[in-house]
Amino acid sequence: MSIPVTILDVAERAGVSPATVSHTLNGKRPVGKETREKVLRAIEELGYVPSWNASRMKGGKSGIIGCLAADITETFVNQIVRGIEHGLTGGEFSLFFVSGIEFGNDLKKAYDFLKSHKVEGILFCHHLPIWKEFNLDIQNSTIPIVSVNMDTPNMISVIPDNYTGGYQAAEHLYGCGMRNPAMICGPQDRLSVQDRLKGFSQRVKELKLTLPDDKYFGTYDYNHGFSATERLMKEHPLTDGIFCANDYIAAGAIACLQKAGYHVPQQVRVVGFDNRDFSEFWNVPITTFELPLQEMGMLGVSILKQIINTGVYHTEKRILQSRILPRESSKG
Amino acid sequence: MSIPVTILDVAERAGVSPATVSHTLNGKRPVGKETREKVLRAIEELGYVPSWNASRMKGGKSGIIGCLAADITETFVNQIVRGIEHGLTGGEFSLFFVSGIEFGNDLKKAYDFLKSHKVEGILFCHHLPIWKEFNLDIQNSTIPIVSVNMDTPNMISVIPDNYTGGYQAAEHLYGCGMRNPAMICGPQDRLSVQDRLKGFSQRVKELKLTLPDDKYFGTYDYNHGFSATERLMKEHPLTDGIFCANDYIAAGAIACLQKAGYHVPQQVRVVGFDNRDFSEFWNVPITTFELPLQEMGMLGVSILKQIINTGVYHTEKRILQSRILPRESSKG
DNA sequence: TTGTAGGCGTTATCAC
DNA sequence: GTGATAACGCCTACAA
Repeated sequence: MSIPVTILDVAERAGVSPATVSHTLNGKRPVGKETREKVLRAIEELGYVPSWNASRMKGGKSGIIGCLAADITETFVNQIVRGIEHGLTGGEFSLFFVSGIEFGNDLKKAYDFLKSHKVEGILFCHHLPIWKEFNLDIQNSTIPIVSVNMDTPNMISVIPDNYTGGYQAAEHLYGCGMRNPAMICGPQDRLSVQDRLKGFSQRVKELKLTLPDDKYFGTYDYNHGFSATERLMKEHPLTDGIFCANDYIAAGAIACLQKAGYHVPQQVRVVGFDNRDFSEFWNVPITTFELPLQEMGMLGVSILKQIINTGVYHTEKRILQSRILPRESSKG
Repeated sequence: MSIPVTILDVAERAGVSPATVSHTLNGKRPVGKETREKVLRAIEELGYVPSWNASRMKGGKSGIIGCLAADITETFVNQIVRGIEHGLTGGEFSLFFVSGIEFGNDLKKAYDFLKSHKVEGILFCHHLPIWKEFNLDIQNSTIPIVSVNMDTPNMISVIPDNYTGGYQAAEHLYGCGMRNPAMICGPQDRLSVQDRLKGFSQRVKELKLTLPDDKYFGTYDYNHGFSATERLMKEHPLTDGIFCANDYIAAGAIACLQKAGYHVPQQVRVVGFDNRDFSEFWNVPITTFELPLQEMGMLGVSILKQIINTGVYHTEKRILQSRILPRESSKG
């Protein structure tokens, strides 16, 4: 498509040495005013841009942070990525984003790919424990890794407090008058679901209330919310407060309850999770929890930067609180 | 953090020459079985991964495609990006994803960044004509660029057919009994909005119906839909069919109409656009149009690949049809 | 089947 | 203030 312009071309055109061109660009030593102008003009005219590869051949630093993420169309992923991008502004590092999809979810391959690009750190952004498959590599990885969203053993993790979210949901629903609680969960293999359930159960127990044995596990969507609620209200007709593992489920639950003639929130209170874009405007606005996703991304970057710059690695968990957004679906 | 392992280290450990290591890895010449095993073992033990930078120093090919995108939390962006990722599977190319945010939306800077990484092609994924600022650079860019989603002059563009979407919306609403149409638009500066409006207006005109002069421009959200509808029904009480520029607006419109005592769709029909995740489950399921976002991403990649591999560049527009999803909000 | 040597574009070191 | 030169890690002729 075109012959790449090198520093030699610029040097020749400006009538100077390549070294001078280099120093004009990254100012590591003084350059005469007139020379500098000649060089800059030549660069402009030739459309020269230094080759990143060649630059990185010398020194170690690549100035790149890699991000290995699940499906980018998932809200939790793209929110975190956005936070990462924000954390990156300043130009010290740039982001090499890699989705599992590109590698057929072969994590090892994706990891090696990032390594081959000499990334100085990796942000791991997933919702499933797929790291297990290549656990060994991670443990003695020569590249610092921060796991955002998943609590990953032996790895620095930035995670949302799903447990406390569940706990607060119970507390809130109790305050709104709930005495016969129930929970409709999402996929059983998700840590987020398990933690929300644990927190909810704990507070329910403390309040001397009881929960149905069935936790109504299922997919994270509207249809599951609807059908699970149908079953729940048949099996436990006295239920007057439902904690749903996310807002899609909550939306389905509310629709089902209304169809069955229950008043929400007067007869049955509903709380969701994740604060989806529709939750605020649902026909009964949904009480929910907002996860600090962007903050998590930013924190992940800042931890990684610190490790890279200091060389000090210290396995730790950083837990960020979720925030309850009380709305009509649970009002006393 | 660690001394990088080079091909020399592997060669030494395996007791062979660096060339043999190289050829073991990319199989461009036969390697003895025993030698191969020694080499592979050494690689394994040392955790060696070839340096991408060094590999790409020789030949021109970097094997990287760059993607310059707007805010990744926007559905249209992340759907397209996902399509791109799918189009990339096969391993011929990998994706360097760069968000405008990282560069403070300085497109020129982002472009140079990609260029410095020797990307072989760029996918441009935006919704605003910000390319104008650096139009010149793009026109004689040495790197092939494909614009996905935006119809960009003098550039290969893969775009959704918003015009026909609007046209079909009018057709559909007419078939459902609409005789007094109206449209509630989104942001006036968006091409998508303008095209949807043009298509809708055209069909309305052909049907010998009339549209209010006011097109109710505003933000792409629920609140705008609600308040615009309030105003619309006051100014044009006979309105019996509303085409909303997207589903958020449609949701607000439906809520407003219901609150004001109108029956949807019996008295007023509503059609949205974009098929958001809630549209199917809204209390009146929303008739909408599904954009072929992932397909657009895949097509963008495939065009770019072709250009890169053949060297033949031919400015063209590829227009992909949107698909109507008839639901209750517009039923006759 | 394997080894040796030169070159890719840049920057750091040394000399002027 | 500026120029020559070696070195980075890999690939690929060419030689053996």
